[in-house]
Amino acid sequence: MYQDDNTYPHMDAENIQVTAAGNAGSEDRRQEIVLAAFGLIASKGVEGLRTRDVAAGAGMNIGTLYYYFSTKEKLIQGVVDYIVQHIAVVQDAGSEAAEKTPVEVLHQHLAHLTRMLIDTPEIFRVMGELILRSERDQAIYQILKQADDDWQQYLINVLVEGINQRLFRADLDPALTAHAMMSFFKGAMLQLCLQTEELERTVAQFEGWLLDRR
Amino acid sequence: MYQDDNTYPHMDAENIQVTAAGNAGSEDRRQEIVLAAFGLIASKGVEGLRTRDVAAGAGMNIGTLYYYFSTKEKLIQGVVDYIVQHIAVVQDAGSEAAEKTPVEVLHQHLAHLTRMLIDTPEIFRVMGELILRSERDQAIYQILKQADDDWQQYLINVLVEGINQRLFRADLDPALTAHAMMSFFKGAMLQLCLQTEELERTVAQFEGWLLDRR
Amino acid sequence: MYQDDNTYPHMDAENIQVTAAGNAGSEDRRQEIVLAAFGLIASKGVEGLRTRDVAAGAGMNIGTLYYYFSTKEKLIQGVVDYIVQHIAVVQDAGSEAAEKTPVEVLHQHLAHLTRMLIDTPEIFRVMGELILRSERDQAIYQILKQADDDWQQYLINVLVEGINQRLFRADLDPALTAHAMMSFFKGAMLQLCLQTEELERTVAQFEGWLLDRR
Amino acid sequence: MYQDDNTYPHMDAENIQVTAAGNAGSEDRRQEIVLAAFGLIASKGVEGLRTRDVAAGAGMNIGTLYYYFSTKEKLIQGVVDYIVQHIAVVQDAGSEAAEKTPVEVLHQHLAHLTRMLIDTPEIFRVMGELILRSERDQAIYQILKQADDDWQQYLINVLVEGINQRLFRADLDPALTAHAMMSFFKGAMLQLCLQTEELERTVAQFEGWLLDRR
DNA sequence: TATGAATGAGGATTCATTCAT
DNA sequence: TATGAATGAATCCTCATTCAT
Repeated sequence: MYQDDNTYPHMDAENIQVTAAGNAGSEDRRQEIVLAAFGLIASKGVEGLRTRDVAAGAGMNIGTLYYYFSTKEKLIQGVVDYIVQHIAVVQDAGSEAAEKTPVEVLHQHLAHLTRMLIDTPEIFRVMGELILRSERDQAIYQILKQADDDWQQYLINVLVEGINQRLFRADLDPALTAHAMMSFFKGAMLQLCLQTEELERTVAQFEGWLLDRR
Repeated sequence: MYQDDNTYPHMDAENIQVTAAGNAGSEDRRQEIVLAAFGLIASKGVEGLRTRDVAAGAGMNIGTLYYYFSTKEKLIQGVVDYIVQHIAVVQDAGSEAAEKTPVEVLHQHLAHLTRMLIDTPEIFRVMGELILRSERDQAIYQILKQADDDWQQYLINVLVEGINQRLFRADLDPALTAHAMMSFFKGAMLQLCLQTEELERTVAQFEGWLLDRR
Repeated sequence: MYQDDNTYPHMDAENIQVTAAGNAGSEDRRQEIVLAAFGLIASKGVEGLRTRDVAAGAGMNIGTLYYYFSTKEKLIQGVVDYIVQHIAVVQDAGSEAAEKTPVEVLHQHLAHLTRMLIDTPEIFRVMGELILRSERDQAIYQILKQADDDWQQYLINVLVEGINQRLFRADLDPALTAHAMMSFFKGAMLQLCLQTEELERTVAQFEGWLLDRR
Repeated sequence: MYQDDNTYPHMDAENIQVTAAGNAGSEDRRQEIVLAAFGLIASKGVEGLRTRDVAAGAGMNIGTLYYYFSTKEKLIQGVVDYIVQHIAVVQDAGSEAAEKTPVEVLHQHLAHLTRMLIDTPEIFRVMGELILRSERDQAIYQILKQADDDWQQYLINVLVEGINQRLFRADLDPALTAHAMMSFFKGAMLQLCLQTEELERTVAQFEGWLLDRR
């Protein structure tokens, strides 16, 4: 019996124990494979991804890999899932501290993204590869679209809250601003040579524009 | 004998007209090939690019294609060249009208890019593919980096001029702002679903932030 | 994973029997391929060797061939190995009978070579192809040089022994004589039309020159 | 009108002028091509011979090459012709000095070959390539066979003369000895590492065996 | 004679995927 | 679950040769 087809979707924290009993090892194995695939995409692009290399990277036989992912396509989707969840962590982290002002929340969010962009650019590079690929792969598109919508909604919420609290400019269009920020970050990963300081200051200037200055 | 290297030694500046007659066909042929390749990359990605398809698309034999581009790599570089020149036209066009104010020049530039993004998104999609690829291909990187530097310089010049004329805010950092705009546009092409109006309004809001409002 | 390199790490001296069971088939498969390649070289030359034909000759898929020999080059080296070992058998056979006189040993050796030259000229023809190729292929050169050195040493040993026993002429230079014999046999395979009797008598006359006649 | 098909065979000294008027340049052109081809075979083998490279080496267009040699095959035959004539010079040179003893004539002949083997091993290497190829190419076989027969006859004549003059051993079989010498030299070119001195001394020892020592 | 563009069959190699064990 | 041998379609590229000019 094969194991892909996304039959192991996002396990909620509550029922991990239940399934863990029978499939913890199995799920680990999948993780190893996905991680190996991720690393290869980061260094060689989706174009240079070879199932054999993935298997080797995960320390297993090619046949075994196909036991876990019946198709290369499915494997790539696995990577997409992995990345989406990895970046989605942001929002969760932000929601913990509810007592912060929207300005602080947004700043922290942008700072976090900036840090990732600098510290682990692979994630964004792989993300870029996958976004491009999503144009020709419905399954990937679905996942990314959902993540994108979630992100946008998160930004809009913060912005609206900030505007209501008169912290952000009153004439700010939340949707468009969210849109601008998302584009900016997606574009930042396509920047040919990314310099830490430049990026941070650009973001800072950007944040400045948003503030209500009267 | 072969025709890659992107160099046409026979064409000295002085006798372009003379030899152009003889090489015009040759150059046309290369163009046809590049266009066919461009179209295929747009629809299937660099990953899905097949030399045979390119040859077929250009209505020629596979051997003939290799007569013009000795390598798939070289062909892709040809596409990069094509795109870069295609987008670079913008600056030239802008420089014609010297009597416009920097605000108008910038607006026109951004409007032009916006239009392209909406009308011919393929160009940007292919651009995205190639930027990603440039990470692993020095030759492509060189070309794109040059184009990028040129673009940035152009933006900085316009911004500095505008600041000096007190049209843009005095606290604007030209380099960072140029950087922000470039990232924004690169990111816009990675936007999963791009809506015309949304894009235009986002750009407009962006332009608004730059103005000196006293 | 792949099987070239001519190394079989799993086969330690101690557990050859054990693993041999598992790898015997694998080794057989390689043999089949090498034999098919040998046959093709014999009839069409290295120049006319096509991996597809080899695969077909070995009754397997082209992909399978590449599973065993990751490169045409490696395959050719496999053929070199095969031939070298095949001819090297001579010396071993000779060492069995220690009670023979050097004259007899040498005679038997030369007779053996003569027989092979007549009965299985393909081996020598292929050998010739490979020697010529060794000029441009280090890997092949290494193998052939080793075999050549071994052969020369063997001849020298026999000659020295024979001289000491006063069976061969005292003024014989062992190294040069070995050299002469080796060149003669290599040249014999390049002879345009080789006649059995002529060859045998030439060898006989040659042997006569070596004897101590007082 | 094409020019191959061996329609320009060995022009005798006498009628060179006649044909030279109309075709000297043409013949030169063919020579250049053949020389270029020879050089390429020497360095890359017949296997590595590419008509394009030959044309480039001869400083001409590929189309032009095909004007002179309508086929790669024909071109190779041209090289065979060239080599055969080049080595055949030996005999002519020997026939000039008729007053020498057969021993001296043979010595000179062998010395000449030895020198060539050392000074211009390419010639022999190419010869080897071509001999091997002759197995599968009737046209080449014909040419080489003729040259070989001529060479053998020359050697036999010298040997017979020497035996009659009691300079060579009476029990020498001229045909077999000629055979031995020819094989030796052909084999010498297949020697993996040829050392000048070793070769000369081997030949000297060989010559010694032939002498009548009473 | 000379040029160089065009042809297309063919060749080495790759790689996702399957299957028997 | 795990292994590794097997498959074969697909891919990039080569090269002898032709042909219009």
